[in-house]
Amino acid sequence: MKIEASKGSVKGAGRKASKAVIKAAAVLKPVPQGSAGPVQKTRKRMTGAQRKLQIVKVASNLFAKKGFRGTTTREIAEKARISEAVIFKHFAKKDDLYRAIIDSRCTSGDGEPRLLKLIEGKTGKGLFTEVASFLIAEHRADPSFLRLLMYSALESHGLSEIFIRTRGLELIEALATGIKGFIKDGEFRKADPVIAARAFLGMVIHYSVSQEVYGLKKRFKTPDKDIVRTFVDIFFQGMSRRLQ
Amino acid sequence: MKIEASKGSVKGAGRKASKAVIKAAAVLKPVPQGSAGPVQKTRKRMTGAQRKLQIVKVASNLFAKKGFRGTTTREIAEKARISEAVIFKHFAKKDDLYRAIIDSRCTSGDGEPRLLKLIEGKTGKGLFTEVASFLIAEHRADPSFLRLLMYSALESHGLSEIFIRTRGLELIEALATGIKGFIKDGEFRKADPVIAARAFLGMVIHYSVSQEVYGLKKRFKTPDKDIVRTFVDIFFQGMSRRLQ
DNA sequence: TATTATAGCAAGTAGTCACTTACTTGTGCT
DNA sequence: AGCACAAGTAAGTGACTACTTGCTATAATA
Repeated sequence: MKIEASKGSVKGAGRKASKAVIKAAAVLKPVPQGSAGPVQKTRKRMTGAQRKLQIVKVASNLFAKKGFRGTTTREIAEKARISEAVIFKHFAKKDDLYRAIIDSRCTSGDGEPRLLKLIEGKTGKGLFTEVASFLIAEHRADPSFLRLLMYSALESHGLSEIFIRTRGLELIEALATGIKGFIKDGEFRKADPVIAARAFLGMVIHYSVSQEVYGLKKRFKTPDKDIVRTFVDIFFQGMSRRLQ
Repeated sequence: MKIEASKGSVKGAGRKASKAVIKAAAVLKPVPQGSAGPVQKTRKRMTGAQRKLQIVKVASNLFAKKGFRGTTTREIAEKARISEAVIFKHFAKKDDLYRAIIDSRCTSGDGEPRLLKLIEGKTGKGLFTEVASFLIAEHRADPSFLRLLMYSALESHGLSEIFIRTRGLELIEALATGIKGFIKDGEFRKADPVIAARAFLGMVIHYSVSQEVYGLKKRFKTPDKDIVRTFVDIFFQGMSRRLQ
């Protein structure tokens, strides 16, 4: 509560007051912390690395919600409970912060890399079930990744390419390799494995996007399990060899 | 060419010059059009309705490219070769302009309404081929619709809901109705028609988004016809009844 | 305890944004 | 011609933005 109040006053006076008033205030209160009451006593000081990580995390959420252009450094600072200057101590430009976020999202252990390992040994329907379940569950648990990806593609800072390459193409290729194997084994009929992979991933990812970003989860509440089963059944039978 | 030059000078001097300079210039050239040479002679005056339409069109393209927040009224004015004030004569707020764009995109004859008529009489694979071809061709010819849709969902002005309802849900339902018929006829096996419809549309729409927005058209150049055939084959066989 | 490096902040700056005001210009009508 | 009104604009305005500057507070080390 007290923090809210202090934040409010800073917000209200700090940016709007005239120069004269500000100068006066600065002269009048050179020692504002030792006078009276337990006002903002518990200042938590972080190490540089900790703070940097926290800023990336906070900014990541905001960028996912409102996009790069829609998020202000002011807002990031407020959510992180620091001044804007601290942000610029760690990231010279707002753009650098964005770059750091994309990097961390692409290289972090959670996500497709983990998925790729998960599907390595799988065979038959299990492989596709695994992929679909994983993607849908992950996108549901944290839609911010999807949103960041979409924003970065639309706003085209050139960074979306990294995103696409590390999180999109690799997945397509991995799945295509799997499908190619199925075709060789005679389980699947002949077809372009990459197009087939894109078909399957399209079902799954567009479903996630529709649910989480376009807001269709308000209207459609079918359990994930049923969704996944239907998608996998369609794809698996659709690629099957056992008719013409 | 002459227009470019005049625009450049206006752009350069209008906003950056000091007050004194501007005042002086204004006093010095009260009659800038009748003196010498064919300089900016062809001022095209439009009627209110024409201008309004033009603004919507110009703004629509810009919003699609850079989003609502990423597009400035200044930019719109420049591309439309008018002053910003004219925009605000027609649309009290930037938001109203956005609303007008969404409205025009939702109610305009081109798009899903036309598609719904197109598929009305179709049967069998032809229906799905028609839907997929239409969507992919349209999104390729004008990706701005896709981008507007994505931006509006992400930026959440609340307007995306109209978009989704008129351009998304109607299509799902129409296709689901078709699928339900196929199931009744015994051509398709039993399955939730809405999930099946979403599976098929997911393949197609995610493909378009990947190609046009995520930039995959630089890497994958398979002809649309092959893509459509593969998608339709997978879906049609996948839903077929003729095995278990 | 004194030193020093670093975490942190208040206050500011130049530039940009959506939107306004007060004015000019062109055009159709009588 | 001359009136009246619509189309159009130059030049602002306050609010807000990314980014800076010059300073203070804190904590580990010596």
